[in-house]
Amino acid sequence: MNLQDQLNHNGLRLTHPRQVVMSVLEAANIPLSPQSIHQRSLEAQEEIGLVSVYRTLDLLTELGLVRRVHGHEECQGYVLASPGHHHHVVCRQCEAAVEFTGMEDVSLLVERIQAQTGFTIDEHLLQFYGLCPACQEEVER
Amino acid sequence: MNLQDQLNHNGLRLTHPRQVVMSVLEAANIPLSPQSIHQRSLEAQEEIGLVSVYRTLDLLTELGLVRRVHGHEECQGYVLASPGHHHHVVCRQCEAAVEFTGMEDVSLLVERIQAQTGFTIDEHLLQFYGLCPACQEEVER
DNA sequence: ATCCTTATTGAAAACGTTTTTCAATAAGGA
DNA sequence: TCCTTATTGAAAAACGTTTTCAATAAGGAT
Ligand SMILES: [Mn+2]
Ligand SMILES: [Mn+2]
Ligand SMILES: [Zn+2]
Ligand SMILES: [Zn+2]
Repeated sequence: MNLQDQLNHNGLRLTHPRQVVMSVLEAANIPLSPQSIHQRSLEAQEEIGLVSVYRTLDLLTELGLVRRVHGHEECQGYVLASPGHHHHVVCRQCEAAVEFTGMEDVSLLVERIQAQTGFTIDEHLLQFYGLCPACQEEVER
Repeated sequence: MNLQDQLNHNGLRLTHPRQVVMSVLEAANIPLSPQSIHQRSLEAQEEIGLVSVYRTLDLLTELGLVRRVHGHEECQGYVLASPGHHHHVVCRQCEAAVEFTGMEDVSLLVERIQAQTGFTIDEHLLQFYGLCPACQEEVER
């Protein structure tokens, strides 16, 4: 099921702004703010409104096609998300954001925290920061 | 070494706004935004400027006395932080934020992601969301 | 206790981001 | 091709944060 169908199925429409936002995110491999998505769309000669970027990001996030990435300061970075449970490693030099799969994940840690605190935990926020392979080489030189 | 000394030691001063922000954070057990810290200080008859709240939060964060908590929407929640490596479990009903210690933590996970992605990881963002013991009981009823 | 230096404050204005509003547009089913 | 209505985008409003700068007060020195 493609985006077209996924939208129409819910009474939604595949519009130009939505296509543009998707393609900007597909072209980038780093988290982009609403502003920079808008800027990149203009640079690509695709004139869409900033308001539509905001609305589209909300929608795509709702649909699980896009995920928000929290930087240290900036918390408005959006990246394309593959379906399923994922997290991101973000390069603190080039900002490259790479997904990694959950697997056994933090489940052991969750068990321990639940026992220690009495909380029931049903969700988590997990991100790693460091240097991507390319930026490591740069530093070595 | 108390706050007074810790500040003076760096040529900084223990001022009224700084004391108020600290005491508001000490009184609350939930993450507070700059705005709500300001509001609570006014309610406590302690008239300080909103600008000072912002500046004080930056300073206290710098000193490691305060930590930022990322909610799903709101990413400007500040809580008092004990020294050392900690994370938070946040109740999604009453917003209570409880610290837990790192311990072996996510080190195994980090190892795996480093191997998988080639990144070198030196930092992480980790938070859990769920229900605190008190709010669990409420739900049961 | 008083003085002096200067770190800090807070009101106001500037600023950047996000949301709301609403008439005009275009997506897509009929 | 037509019709309904989901969606757009310009403009304005709302919002949160930062900058500016003269007035203030913290705290070391005398
Ligand atoms: Mn996970
Ligand atoms: Mn940790
Ligand atoms: Zn990199
Ligand atoms: Zn609770």
